[in-house]
Amino acid sequence: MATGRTHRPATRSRGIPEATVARLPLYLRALTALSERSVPTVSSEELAAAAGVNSAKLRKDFSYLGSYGTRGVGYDVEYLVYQISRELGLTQDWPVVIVGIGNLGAALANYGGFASRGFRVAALIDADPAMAGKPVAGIAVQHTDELEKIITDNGVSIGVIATPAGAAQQVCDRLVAAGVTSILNFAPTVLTVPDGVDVRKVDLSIELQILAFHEQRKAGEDAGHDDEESDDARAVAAREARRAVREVREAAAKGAPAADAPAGASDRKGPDGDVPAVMPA
Amino acid sequence: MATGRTHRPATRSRGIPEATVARLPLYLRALTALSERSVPTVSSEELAAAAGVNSAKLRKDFSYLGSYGTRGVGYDVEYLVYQISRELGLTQDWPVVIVGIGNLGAALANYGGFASRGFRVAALIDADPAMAGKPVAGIAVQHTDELEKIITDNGVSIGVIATPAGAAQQVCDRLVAAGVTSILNFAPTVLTVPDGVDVRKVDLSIELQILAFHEQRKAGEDAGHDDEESDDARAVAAREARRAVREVREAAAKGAPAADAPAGASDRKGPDGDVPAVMPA
DNA sequence: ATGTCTTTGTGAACGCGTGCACAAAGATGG
DNA sequence: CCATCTTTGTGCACGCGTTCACAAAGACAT
Ligand SMILES: NC(=O)c1ccc[n+]([C@@H]2O[C@H](COP(=O)([O-])OP(=O)(O)OC[C@H]3O[C@@H](n4cnc5c(N)ncnc54)[C@H](O)[C@@H]3O)[C@@H](O)[C@H]2O)c1
Ligand SMILES: NC(=O)c1ccc[n+]([C@@H]2O[C@H](COP(=O)([O-])OP(=O)(O)OC[C@H]3O[C@@H](n4cnc5c(N)ncnc54)[C@H](O)[C@@H]3O)[C@@H](O)[C@H]2O)c1
Repeated sequence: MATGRTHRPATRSRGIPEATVARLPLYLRALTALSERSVPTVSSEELAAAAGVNSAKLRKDFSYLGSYGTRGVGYDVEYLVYQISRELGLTQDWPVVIVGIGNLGAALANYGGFASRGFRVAALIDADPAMAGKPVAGIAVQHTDELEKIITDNGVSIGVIATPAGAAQQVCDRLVAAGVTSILNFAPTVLTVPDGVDVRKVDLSIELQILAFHEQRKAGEDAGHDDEESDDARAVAAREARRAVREVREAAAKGAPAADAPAGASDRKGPDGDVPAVMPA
Repeated sequence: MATGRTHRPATRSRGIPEATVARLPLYLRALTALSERSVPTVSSEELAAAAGVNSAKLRKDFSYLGSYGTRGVGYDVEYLVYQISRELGLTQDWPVVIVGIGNLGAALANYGGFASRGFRVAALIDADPAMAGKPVAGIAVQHTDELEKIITDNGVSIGVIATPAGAAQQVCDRLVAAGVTSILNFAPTVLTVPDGVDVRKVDLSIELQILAFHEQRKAGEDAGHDDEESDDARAVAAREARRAVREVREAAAKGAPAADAPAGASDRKGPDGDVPAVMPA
């Protein structure tokens, strides 16, 4: 290269921040819903509300796409759906294999949302000989012996691991050796993979533990240990949260069986992005 | 309040960064494994390797806990297990309800890792009258009508939503109104909750789409559109990734059925937390 | 055409998270 | 008791992500 200089504003270089990529599916979902209701255009404010994010963030995200809105009007829904789909690589078909067809693997296989976005379950693989041939979600389960052949024949590049933790690394190694370069791991293990292979993990246990941490803070500090009550931002925030929680609890106790929920406007607590689920962040 | 000023350095207030909290379960898992092998102490370097994180990061994380290691030796495994468990609130029992006992809900109910860490499935709830009374994972499914009573009677503060997307917000509202203040949502919807309620989401579809994005970049840019090939950091990183992927693919093609994986030392690609894999520097 | 009004696109500031690098702490051996 | 060696705890710098705030762009009315 070398030609490049900093004075190139890089108006449209192909550099999309990871945080933005993680939000694109969220926008896409909201846009798809609008599209189904035949809404022609949407403002950043509206769409941001639907996706549960800040509108400035959304606009900046779209600016990375080079996506063009129309000032004074908003974004064209159909156009955005297409742009985001293309950017995410959803205009092509992605064959996926699921390895480990137990409770979870079977549920995943049955999951409809799979096919809805260009992902196709190419094969279900399990090590249990008794499973071989048995149909799950309309697909016959194949034995692990066939793994390499399946990957190669179908050009599979995305694999889902739903085996017990003990088998995960071994399965991962075989998948990678066979040509898989993206793995979604449901087993509670840290997978080691070579460079160039992406791993994302979904760990129910971790999610619950994170919730428990916050739960403990909300409930615990309320009455618990009274020593060391320094005043710092965090403590203040915690106190505020406690108050909010107490309000919720009181409202709950008061009756109001279903929803008198102030779902309307005011306070939306961001189920948003940060530290999403999987990651961590 | 009010007394607080900015000039308070807040040396050791109870302020644990969210990113750290998200990693604690990871450390805990690695430590538990060590504990089962009766390993007495572990260095930050070893533990970091086991958890798939940077050792400096790990040490800093532990420093927030006020956790004390011993210089020249490392950390006491048992002590750390206890400290982290306590910090995460795992020393107490957390009753959890699962709402929506379909494919996924049933799999979650059957999941053993649930109980292993202080989480107890207090009830399974479904709106389908046909499900009522049917045992799943040894627990009789209860009808949604009982939701409020179940929450109240069992003091449930954590709820798992595994219903179809359309019902999620409504179920969420009822859970919150009944007193639940932490929700783990598997339905592909943005939930709106009042302040003080935590929501975490697990969305398979989003994970796959993120993988597809990187997959497209790896495979696509290789041959695809040749116009506009500017030189910027991102492009360089992508190119590097492509090379790595090609190597993997070639190795795969060459045979090597299982693992000749260089799992050894060198390149562990962070399955870690944030933005796991590609992470273009 | 011109003015007004809405909404985008982004410059800039800020805060958080990460990782380097090193001084201090303590164990261990002589 | 001192020297050496290991490993922690953290100060610091850097980069990413978020958010504010506003100028510019364009629609729309007059
Ligand atoms: N069930 C859940 O809700 C849930 C939630 C979170 C995480 N997980 C994790 O997901 C994984 C699967 O959970 P599950 O409840 O479905 O377990 P399961 O025991 O029901 O299913 C595991 C399946 O993997 C198969 N298997 C074992 N070794 C294999 C191998 N080497 N190659 C291919 N297949 C192999 C088994 O034959 C079995 O069918 C576990 O690691 C679990 O910790 C499950
Ligand atoms: N199955 C998966 O692997 C998977 C993966 C990712 C996300 N999801 C999501 O998880 C959710 C459940 O998926 P599934 O495959 O188990 O669907 P499912 O249709 O098999 O199960 C849904 C269950 O929820 C019950 N239900 C419906 N409305 C209810 C209400 N108002 N209150 C209580 N229960 C109610 C239904 O009776 C049914 O038993 C869906 O939103 C799906 O998009 C599933």
